[in-house]
Amino acid sequence: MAKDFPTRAESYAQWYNDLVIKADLAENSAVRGSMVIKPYGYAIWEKMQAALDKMFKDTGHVNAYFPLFIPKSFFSKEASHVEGFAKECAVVTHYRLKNSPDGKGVVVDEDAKLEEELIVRPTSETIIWDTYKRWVQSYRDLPLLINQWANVVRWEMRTRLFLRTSEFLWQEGHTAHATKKEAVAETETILDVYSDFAEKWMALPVLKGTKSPNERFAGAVETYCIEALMQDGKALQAGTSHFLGQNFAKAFDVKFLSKENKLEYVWATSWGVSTRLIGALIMSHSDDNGLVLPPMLAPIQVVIIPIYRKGEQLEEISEVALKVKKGLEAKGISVKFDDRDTYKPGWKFSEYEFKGVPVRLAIGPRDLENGTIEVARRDTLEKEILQIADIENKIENLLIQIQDNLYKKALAFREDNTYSVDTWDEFKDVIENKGGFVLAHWDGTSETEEKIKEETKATIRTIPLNAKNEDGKCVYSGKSSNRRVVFAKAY
RNA sequence: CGGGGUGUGGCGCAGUCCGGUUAGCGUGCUUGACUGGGGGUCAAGAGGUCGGGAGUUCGAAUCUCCCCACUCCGACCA
Repeated sequence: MAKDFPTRAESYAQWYNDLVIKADLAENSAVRGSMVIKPYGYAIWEKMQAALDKMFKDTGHVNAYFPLFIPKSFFSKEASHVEGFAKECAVVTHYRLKNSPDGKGVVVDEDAKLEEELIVRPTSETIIWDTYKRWVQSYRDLPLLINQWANVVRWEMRTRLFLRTSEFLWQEGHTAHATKKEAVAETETILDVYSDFAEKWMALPVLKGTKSPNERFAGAVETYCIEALMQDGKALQAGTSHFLGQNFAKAFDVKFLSKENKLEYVWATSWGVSTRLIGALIMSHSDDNGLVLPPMLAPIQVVIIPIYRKGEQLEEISEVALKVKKGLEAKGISVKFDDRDTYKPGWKFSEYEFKGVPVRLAIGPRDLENGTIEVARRDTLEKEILQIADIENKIENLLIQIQDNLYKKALAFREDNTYSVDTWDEFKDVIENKGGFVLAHWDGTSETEEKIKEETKATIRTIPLNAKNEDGKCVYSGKSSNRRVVFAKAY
């Protein structure tokens, strides 16, 4: 058990925060709401990036980079878009500092005021569509399937490490198509990429669906999302894919001549996932002993710790350890042999356990005598002594088992915490006392959704794509409904 | 923006109400010895503009006034 570390039951919020800091993933910076992502946390992000980037490229996308700054006037071109983001924009008004007249530090040079203010991008639709206008004239120029890896800034009132920071890292895809059908198909393709990534790599089961109009992205015609359930019973939006219709094409005047020689507006999509995924990863698998990482995203998959008393012992152990390391690396497994003499074995055990390394191997004098190795898995905390022969294959299989086990555990948790309710009393009871996903009928109106939010803080997380048609009555208004939607309190 | 709270060695805190020797404690750090199969023990050390400014006083971390920063709860959000 880790020292000075709260359990999830004591305080989930504090558990999360302490975990991020003590596992050395990130810390708050000098700027309110902005975090420093530390090497270990960034290594997780790099693994996510690599996997996603390959998936995007395999589905025909290419990367590009657009500017950080966006002229203020661009924002007002799409009415609902500006409304959605105006309240959280960082604005650049000047381009120069000068020495303070009182000799203390520097001040903004009022003579260096910009003609037009620049917005630090909260998302890049506007600057990208302003660019696409020049790139698209003919149906032959379409589709444009472009992604960018970037940072964005949203001046949030309340921030939490990884889950909501003023600046965050993400990828944003922006595509342009000749037909509505093709754009909708693109939106759905990406939704599948996101859910595959969440389930296969993050071991995180997600619901796929659409958002209600209230929760829709500012400027979108339809927002698709993947929605996950965290261990405290709250929902987390893990990724979104938007069908933008012709809204941005019209706002930025992006037209093309079709095969039929007709001038038409382009159809658009945009989609993104962010460093918030790291928050989702932490909250779905970790326990009261610290971080638990799925092997496929763990920067270190296997750590080897030598146990020894004297220098010569370490040499003998190292010989065996390095052989195991090499064998594992030949299978593409990332291994760290921690032979630092400056820390004790017990200290190292705790350290790697807290940092969520999936498998720990220990080799000591006893093992040398017996031809064994101690294998400990992080997900179940089980330890066993195995013969060292063929250890590489055993570990390879173990990593697959751990990945699988984490997914199954998370899925079982979600199933145990998904409730189907038919009355308002039941609804309130579950939301307030149990948490989790609540499947309930809804009359389809924004008014009802808002009333429910006011009274319970629960919102519609998604209208699942696979929902069965089922006649029923809205849990709040009693009006008729033909399928259930997913309610929950959300991050 | 509304309402609380906190600023004291790297980190976490006590001391402040009721002013008074050399500002403590835990942890971390350095050195050494013993240790080593789950965060070891002992010893010796280093490390402080008590958030900033002004005032009251023989004397201020402590009292008064002003300022600053951070943080928590609410509205907003990937």
